Amino acid sequence: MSASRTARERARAELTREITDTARRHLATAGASGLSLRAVARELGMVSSAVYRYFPSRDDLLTALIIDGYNDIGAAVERADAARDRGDHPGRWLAVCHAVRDWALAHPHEYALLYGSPVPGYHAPRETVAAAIRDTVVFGGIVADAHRAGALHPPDIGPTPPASFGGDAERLREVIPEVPDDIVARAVTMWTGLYGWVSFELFGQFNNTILDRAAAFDHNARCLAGLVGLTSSHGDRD
Amino acid sequence: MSASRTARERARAELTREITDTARRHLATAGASGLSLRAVARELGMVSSAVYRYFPSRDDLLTALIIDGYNDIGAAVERADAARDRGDHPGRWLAVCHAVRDWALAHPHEYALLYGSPVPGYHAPRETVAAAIRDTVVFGGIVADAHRAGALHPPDIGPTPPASFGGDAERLREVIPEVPDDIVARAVTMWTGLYGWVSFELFGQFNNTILDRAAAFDHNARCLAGLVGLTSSHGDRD
DNA sequence: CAATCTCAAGAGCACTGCTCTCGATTTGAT
DNA sequence: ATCAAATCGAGAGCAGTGCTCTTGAGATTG
Repeated sequence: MSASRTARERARAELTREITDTARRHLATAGASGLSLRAVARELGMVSSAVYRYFPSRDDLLTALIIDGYNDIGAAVERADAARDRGDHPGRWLAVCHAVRDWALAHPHEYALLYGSPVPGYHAPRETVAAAIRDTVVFGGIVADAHRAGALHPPDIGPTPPASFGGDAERLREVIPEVPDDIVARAVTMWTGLYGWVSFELFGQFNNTILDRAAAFDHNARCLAGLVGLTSSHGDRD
Repeated sequence: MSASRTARERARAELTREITDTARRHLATAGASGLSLRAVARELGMVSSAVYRYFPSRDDLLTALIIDGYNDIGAAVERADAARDRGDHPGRWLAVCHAVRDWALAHPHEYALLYGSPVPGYHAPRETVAAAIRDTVVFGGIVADAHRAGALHPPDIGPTPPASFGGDAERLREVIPEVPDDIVARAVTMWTGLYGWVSFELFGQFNNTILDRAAAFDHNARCLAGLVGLTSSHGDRD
């Protein structure tokens, strides 16, 4: 696969990019269900059937946008994590939380496409999962690093994970290596808690309730971190 | 407003119910975006334009379904709470968590309609919020009851809520009366954590990751309860 | 040069939400 | 009991959708 074989192939690649670009713009304004293949074609000055040469169906176009979205938020999370000192585990967690929220606020419709209700009749193909776990890998790395450094002091909260969680924990250790079951379980709670907050904020559940959302979110992220005892000794901010 | 004034009004009420009923059935199979006003009319043996006599637009039909959904899950949560001894605060919290998850699993498309991505162009009217907070009121009542009974022993996890949270806390105390700011903040984390878990499970984020979901969810609910120290002394199950 | 492959265009199908008009029926006041 | 007013179902129609198929022009390759 050389950089550009024939003129035709180059034109094809370019047009494919143009289609996904305008589709992403339409998605940003009209949402996933308002994404019209015909409207995209119209804006590009071509007829609707021509687009089908590039994407066999609307769902395939959606898949391309989903993969792009996962990679975009994944890269944002990786950048936020990399900008922190590797030993500052609480700071890394907070930075990553804010990266997720900031990205979601900047791309609400794309976030809804990734983490909201699945579009009916659409089944995510295999290619999406590789991109989907980029942020999860970052989360797991932070918790695993903190555990390895002996920086985790989970409070005695009571419950221990059920025995049946062992298999799931083993699978999750691919992302949070060398971490015992109970901490893996609490990491999942942190994980779902983070996205639960962002989803509630974006999907309107906080309307007329929580107004200073940035501050409340930051506190929420710190509370979640406390579940595994990932607390900074001197409480620094971003 | 007597039970049934004229024959016409009775027929109208009955047909309205029939429309929402079949619409809910269609919603359950095809999802919100697959809900077709024409298909509903077809199944009822009438022409599409006739339905517009009862619901001026598809969005109004959606609103009716949303209100019904909030009331349905709200009633389920209230029932689960009422079935428990009022003094068993951890048991009430767990029962309520499982009620939410069970309802969501039984009505996935309705759950997506209520807590998933908002349908583009649709703006929830005022009537929905009254029904939307029924479950929230139950949650708040449990935490408030436990606090009043002195049964809350929140672990020292570190962060204190920012000063700007005071206003939000004051507003939230309408639902969690007499509870101090820091516990209100953690209650919000419990709240978002609960729905975050259910949404992740329903929207496919746990695929190929967490398999024994009922057990993991139960543990997740107990961990969240631990955030405010709402732990049962003798760890009873449902 | 010629055969092949690629692609844009257009027509068409079945579907959607929604509007408007047109008669038929029911209602409520006279 | 009568009659105007309100209500309602049916139908046609508009603009839009995803998607399929055919057609003909152009680029690519032997």
